[in-house]
Amino acid sequence: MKVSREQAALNRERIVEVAARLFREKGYDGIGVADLMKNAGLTHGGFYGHFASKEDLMIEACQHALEKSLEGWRTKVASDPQQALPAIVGSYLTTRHRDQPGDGCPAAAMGVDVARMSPGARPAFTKATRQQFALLEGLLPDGAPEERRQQAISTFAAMVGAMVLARSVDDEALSAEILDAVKAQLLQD
Amino acid sequence: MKVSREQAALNRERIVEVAARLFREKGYDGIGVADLMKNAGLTHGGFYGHFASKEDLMIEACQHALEKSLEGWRTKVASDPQQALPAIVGSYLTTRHRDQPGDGCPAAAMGVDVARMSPGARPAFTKATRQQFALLEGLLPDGAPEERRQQAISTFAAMVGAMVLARSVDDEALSAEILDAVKAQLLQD
DNA sequence: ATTATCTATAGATCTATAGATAATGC
DNA sequence: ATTATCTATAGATCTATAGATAATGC
Repeated sequence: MKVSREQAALNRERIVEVAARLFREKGYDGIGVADLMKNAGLTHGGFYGHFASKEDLMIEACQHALEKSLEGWRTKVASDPQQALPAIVGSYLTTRHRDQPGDGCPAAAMGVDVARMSPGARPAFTKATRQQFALLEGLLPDGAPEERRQQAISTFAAMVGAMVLARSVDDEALSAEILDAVKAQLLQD
Repeated sequence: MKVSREQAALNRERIVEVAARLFREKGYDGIGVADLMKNAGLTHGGFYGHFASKEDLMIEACQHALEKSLEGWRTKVASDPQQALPAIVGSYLTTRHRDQPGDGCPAAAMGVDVARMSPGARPAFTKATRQQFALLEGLLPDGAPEERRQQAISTFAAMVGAMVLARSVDDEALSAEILDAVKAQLLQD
């Protein structure tokens, strides 16, 4: 039954990855430890050898999801700084992103859960949010620093809000209109 | 033990009001039927005389919260149409609203829950979202109808996203900065 | 010998139901 | 007599733990 130390480390990583996906899809209270472990190909009793509690896993899952998300943005900046802003906004405000919350923006998928539950995961969100604002600020057209900071914050807020709204309505046309309208507004200049 | 028909109707209303508040505060999975009933001053066995299921209550609680929210906006429009937009945006993007999700915007507090769970509550969200867009559209300065529609959608999206982000970070200064930055951007013209 | 994982289960909590109770409303 | 509410509980599920198992790593 025992596996190598190396394999155990891989198992731990897999649990975090599975949790990062399923917490975004179903919410913190929407998926249990047993189901998470089953999705990672393990039994639920083994969970507590890797994590002290479900909430501990939530913290690691948030960190993992936030890092992956920022990594995606940084890849776009590195690939083509001039087109990074439309690339980030354009790929964010898609029906594909809307329909795959498990692989999408942590703020839109888990922000409300993090705000509600114990404070453990909030420092990671705080740090990542700061980094996202700073990254967007660097991509905005020249202007007064204060104005660019405001624009960066407003841009990300509009993206997150658009995704939350697009996911909460059950009319496909309205949902797509929300994504398209915010995309058009953010990329107009 | 029995109460009058009239009192029973009041009890039902109270359950919906309590649910509308606690679902926004704790999420659909964050509060149980027994606790909801205790908060309404009743025992949990009596719940199923009023509602077929917990999910049924969620639907009514959403409708109630959405109607109250729209009512607040309409009151501002009726009181002073010229200043309604800054009044709505200004009172939305406050630390007071951020710290009282139970009495605040249903989209920011429950939108993610509604998107995740069964489809019962989504029609109410769809209808209310349409009405909110239409109301905001009427308050925007003149311009091409398409442009005003886009602006109305973007305005609400930025409000909702700002609230989700402001609630998810645990740095008071950053949280307030998010609210203030989006407020300044939305009310600049 | 150590330890990663598994089986089994304790104890708590959740939704929903059954039957008793007692006040209303015919 | 009807019915709104209460008490009690069934059955499922959830987090967490205890002890067994068996492969790794000294």
